[in-house]
Amino acid sequence: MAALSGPERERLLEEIAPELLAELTETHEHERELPALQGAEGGVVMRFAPNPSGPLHLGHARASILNDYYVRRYGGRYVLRIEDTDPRRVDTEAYGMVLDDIEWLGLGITDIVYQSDRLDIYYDWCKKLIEIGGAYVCLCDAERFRDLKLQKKACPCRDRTVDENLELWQQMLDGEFYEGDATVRVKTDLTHPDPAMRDYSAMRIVNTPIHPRVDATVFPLMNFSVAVDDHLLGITHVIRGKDHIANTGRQRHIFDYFRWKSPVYYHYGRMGISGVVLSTSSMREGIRSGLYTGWDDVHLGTLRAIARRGIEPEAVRNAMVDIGMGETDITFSWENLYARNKEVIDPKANRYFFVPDPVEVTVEGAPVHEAHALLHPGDPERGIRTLVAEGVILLPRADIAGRSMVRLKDLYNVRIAWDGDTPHLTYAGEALEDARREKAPIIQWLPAGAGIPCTLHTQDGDVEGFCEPLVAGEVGNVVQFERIGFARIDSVEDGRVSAYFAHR
RNA sequence: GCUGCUAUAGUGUAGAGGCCAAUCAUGUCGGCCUUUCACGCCGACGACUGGGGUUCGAAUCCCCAUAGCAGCACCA
Repeated sequence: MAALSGPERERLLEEIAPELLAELTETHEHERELPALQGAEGGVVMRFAPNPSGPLHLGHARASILNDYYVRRYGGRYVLRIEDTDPRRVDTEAYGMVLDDIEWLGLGITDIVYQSDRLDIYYDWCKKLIEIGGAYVCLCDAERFRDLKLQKKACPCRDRTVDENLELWQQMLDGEFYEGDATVRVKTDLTHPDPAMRDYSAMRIVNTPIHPRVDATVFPLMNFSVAVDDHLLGITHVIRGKDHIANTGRQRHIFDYFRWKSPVYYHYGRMGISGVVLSTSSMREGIRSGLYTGWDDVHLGTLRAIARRGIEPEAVRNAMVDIGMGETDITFSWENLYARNKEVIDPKANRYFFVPDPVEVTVEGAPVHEAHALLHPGDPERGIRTLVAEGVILLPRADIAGRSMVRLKDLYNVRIAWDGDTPHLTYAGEALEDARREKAPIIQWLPAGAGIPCTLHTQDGDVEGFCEPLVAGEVGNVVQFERIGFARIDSVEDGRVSAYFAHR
């Protein structure tokens, strides 16, 4: 079979199985089906709950896309809940960045809530929890409590009456305590084998810094606000990382105290991402020190950084759905993401020549020749680029090194004689067959003077060269630099193109 | 240390006792197509962590070991 040519194969296939031939011409969409969600048939309410401390990165993409996938599949609502209950971890500019990133990802968000708008709701439920004996105000310092907890011992505060607790709670709200002096704890099982589960905090005081959106000093901790919100917002299913397993256990206590029906939880495994910086604090520090150009620096794992590199949201989505929500720890594969991106980008990207590290040469005996190359080999209707070769051309240094003959794509063949490091080129005819016969590589080129300067930014550094003038009209698009790879044209300034390398 | 989760090819993934000498994708290699080392097509390579047990039969169930990960905050 492999010995047959393409047309021969098609003819053969038509004889034995015509229906397969039709199938062949369809593009293969590998839509992966994720496992069904328990009890989701009637629709779901799910949520994506980022902390506004910086822009979204690939880790957020997994959580948000998996949830989005199921909302699309079953129908329902998708709540964006901004979890800004820790003034220390709130960055004013991040509110906007998170929204931008979500839009870029194309999430089907139906509702947006800010937890900082809901403090009174948490206060209210906290009071109720105290009233039913499910929580108490603890005046111990954190370290003392920790020691007691590890010994499965109650702290003295645990025995206070409901009225005493209510009074102390009111004092917390009235600002009569300072940071660290008082906290509201949920009464759980002190003998629980997992120390993480014992009498955790629900409310605490933060005096500084002041919250950018709300004037308050008492804030809920996530296990309280998340439980209250998940119930109030009617969340049916929660998909999140395994780092939240213990939190799920803690949140169940709240659901049990109030006799609420808890959502169905799924916890996917840890996803290691190598090659980029992900930690918000080191990104911020790097930007401050000038190590990175900004939140979209190509060395970062933010969505805006990979977007700048020409990765499309659809590719990110497909890559994340491929990964799914398995509980196994995995290492994120850039290779697989690039493959997904290529599926999206290849049909769209126009082809152009980019000559990196150019060497200018004169081709002896060459006629003036106008080259016509397709903008896209798979879509001739898109048109052509025209390049006029008048004898002096630019060639990629690395591609002619050591060669005695090359073919300039869509132009003609040249022979190369080497005088030390200096190449002397002579015209060697137009016949493609000659180049084939001599196994001469077909390389990209540019007429000297016609190309425009271009910097190709890669994660390993910048590559200087020249590209076709038409590239200047592709700002914001991903193009393919033939034989080099895909790149997103970022900007054109003073006639100089700035492009970011995506992948081969 | 305590508590818990996980363990299929280089990477990701399917597989919920016989249909599995294990799926799909990606990758690598070879070939075809092609005036790109792109796309497309054909083919090859490549895995059930180890050991016990249950069973007529186990990648699938149980136990032990090993490894990885998570949590044990008045962060999310």
